[in-house]
Amino acid sequence: MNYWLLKSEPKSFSIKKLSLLANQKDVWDGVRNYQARNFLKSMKVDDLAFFYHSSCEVPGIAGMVKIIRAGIVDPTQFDPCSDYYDPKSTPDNPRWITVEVKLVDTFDPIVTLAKLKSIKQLEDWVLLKKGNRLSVLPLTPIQWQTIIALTPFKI
DNA sequence: GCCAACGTTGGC
DNA sequence: GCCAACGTTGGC
Repeated sequence: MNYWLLKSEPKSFSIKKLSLLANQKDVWDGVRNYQARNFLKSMKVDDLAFFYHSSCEVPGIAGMVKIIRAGIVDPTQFDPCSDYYDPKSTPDNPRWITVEVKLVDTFDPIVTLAKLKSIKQLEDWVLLKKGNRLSVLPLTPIQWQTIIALTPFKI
């Protein structure tokens, strides 16, 4: 079992929007960064991920999702009308691979970035490193448990 | 809106 | 392969 964090700007896709979709599941499309893509590629079905809201009034972890389908070819790379169209990618050798996620829980209140920064055990986590821009990143089980303890989430 | 930090592009 | 220029990210 691996643990991840997926970033999204709520004005483009929020946990609220995910919760309103049929079966509360969606393909995590649009990632166009190779390091993030490599993390997406290594995700397995049943891995868990935090859903993080960035570039918004109160950035932070808004909930939890589960990986329900792995190794999906991101369909938007072949769509000329999509913001994420990549003319250099071909169906024979697709560049952008992603996963499908399903909502597990919405955190109310969210775990704010400010709160995460205040926690000593998390200081080495990539998310909190200066200049970090990765939109898909891993957590150790310890980091995951540390954050879970701050949420109302119960198994 | 500002700005620092980073990734990508493209000329050489 | 280098590196300057540019575009993007994301917190504040």
